[in-house]
Amino acid sequence: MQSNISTAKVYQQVSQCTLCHANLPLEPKPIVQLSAMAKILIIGQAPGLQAHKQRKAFADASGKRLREWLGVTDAQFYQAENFAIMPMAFCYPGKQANGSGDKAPLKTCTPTWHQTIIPTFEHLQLVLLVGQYAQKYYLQQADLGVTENVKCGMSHLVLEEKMPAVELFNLPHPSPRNNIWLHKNTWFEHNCLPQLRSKVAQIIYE
DNA sequence: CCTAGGTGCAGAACTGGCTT
DNA sequence: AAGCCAGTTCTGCACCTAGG
Repeated sequence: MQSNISTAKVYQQVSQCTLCHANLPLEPKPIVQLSAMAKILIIGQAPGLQAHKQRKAFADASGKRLREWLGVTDAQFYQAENFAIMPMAFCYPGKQANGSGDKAPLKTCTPTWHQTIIPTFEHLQLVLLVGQYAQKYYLQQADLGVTENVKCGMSHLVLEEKMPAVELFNLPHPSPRNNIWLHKNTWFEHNCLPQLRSKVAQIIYE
């Protein structure tokens, strides 16, 4: 797959992005993990406060659980040749006014950057849509809500017109806040995670 | 041991634009 | 003005971990 712009160049541009400055509670600090060699793309939500502070995607309890779900170590997870991490919003959005969780991801990053970044991946095999915002955006009319999306198991997704379809896995967000959902939907851990782990292992050890 | 901090989902309520 | 629809915002819900 060829593109007009290299992943490294896009990464440099994204790192310097300040488009949402006025709408952010803290300074803009875009957090992504990109490599043209990436085999698995994680489209998450937005960095939490911990990720912002450490300038590292999923550097929090959510990340810990996500790595368990995937069956990978920290080292494997943070190797950009394995996993690209491109959330719906690249900067920490701040807390909701009522304090019950973080604000929804700002809607600037996705239209601004995603379609530039995606064609730079040359070896993409699997995409993980983590959480409702990524699923709403990428599944559009096929979006049935997180629970139903996740139940559908592995399917295929065309991320960009010129690219072949890649395998797709929908996941709920791994945040501890979501324990409510995980307790209600134990089939996810029993039925979906083994499939996911096996697929991930097949890709990163091949 | 106790407390504070961190964290998303689903569904309801609200808002704004469009049609009749 | 009323009704409809789509999109956005608000609210109620549990648990884990780190630090004091």
